[in-house]
Amino acid sequence: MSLRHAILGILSVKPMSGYELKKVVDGSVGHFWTADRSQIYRTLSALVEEGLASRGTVVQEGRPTLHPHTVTDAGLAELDRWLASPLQAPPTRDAFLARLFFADRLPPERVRALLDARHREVAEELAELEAIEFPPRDALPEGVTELGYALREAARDHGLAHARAELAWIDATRRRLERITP
Amino acid sequence: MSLRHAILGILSVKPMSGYELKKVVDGSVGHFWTADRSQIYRTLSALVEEGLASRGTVVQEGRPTLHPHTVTDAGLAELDRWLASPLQAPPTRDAFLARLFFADRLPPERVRALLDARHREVAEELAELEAIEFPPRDALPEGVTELGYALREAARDHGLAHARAELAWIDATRRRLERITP
DNA sequence: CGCACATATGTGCATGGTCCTCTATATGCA
DNA sequence: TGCATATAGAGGACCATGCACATATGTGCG
Repeated sequence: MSLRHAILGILSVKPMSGYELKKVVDGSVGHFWTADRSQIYRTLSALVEEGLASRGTVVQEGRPTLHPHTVTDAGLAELDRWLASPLQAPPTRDAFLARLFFADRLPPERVRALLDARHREVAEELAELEAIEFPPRDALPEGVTELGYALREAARDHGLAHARAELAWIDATRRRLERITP
Repeated sequence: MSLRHAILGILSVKPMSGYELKKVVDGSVGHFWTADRSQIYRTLSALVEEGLASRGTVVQEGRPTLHPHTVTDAGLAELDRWLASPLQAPPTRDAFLARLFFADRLPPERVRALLDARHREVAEELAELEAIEFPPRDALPEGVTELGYALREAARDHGLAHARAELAWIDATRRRLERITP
């Protein structure tokens, strides 16, 4: 859906090949977005076809040819249009909650096991987020504005806040279950 | 992905037609799951073909024929298998965060507008969740166990907790932005 | 020497999903 | 009278995604 725009956003910072894009997506924005390799290549092709990006060629010795992609002016315009467009929130889908909702078919200890597994997962996620180091504010990497820096911090904090809320909810739910099936 | 299982779960409580299912999905589990009408019908057909549900026929006067679907024993087995299976969390995708991450291209007041819009949305969602009334614990509807009741409350609390965390994060982010672009 | 892994780009296929449209009838509203 | 909405189901087009696989080459390890 908006993988197009996520890619436009990343490319607007710096031209990249599909291969490099994949690594950036996995690393930098991995907390709130993912993309399959083949999907990235397909999306890049589509962007080029639509005139939103242009494809370069860098022949390398000893390794495969690189195809760095650059956002065109039309691409930047589309990116800005998207940034300003009304955000229609996609319907939330939580497979874990769906499971839990119907989990009264399971014996209570299995329900607790579901919560425990979830707790472990989220705790791991939280630890990863907490491990993210930001460079000191007074030494911003080139091309990064103060606003951009703040937004990237905010994105990480979003993950932190929700991970902590999730852990707290799991604890409360555990206590709730203990009360009815000790 | 697990619309199959969500439907099995709902049908396990009470046989239903596709039409009725759609309403239940939109209402009761609407906070964490959605489904397109045609997709529901297709999924029901698939379930019947796989022997996980059976299709009945109720001819009505003056309105279209009903096709209530009932979960078979195989369907219940599949449901239990799914409930107990390891939950591989699908990658999180948050279009709003993606937008915000690249929003340093926008003038600061537009960024604030994004946060404001989001705040309104989440506040509305929160109000809807808060409006949900549960029947008193001592008068459970038939077929609902105490565990089931607690899990449904927990599902709502999940929505509440995250909506509140989101609002708090938005406030913090607003303050963060005010500090750098007063 | 063989094997795994990294670099780099793709194709093909199946799945799951949304959106739009069609078919019928009944009720209610202006 | 006409229009919207509710009831009930279904087909077609299209899209994004994910998995498996293909292609070539280089490096490091045991």
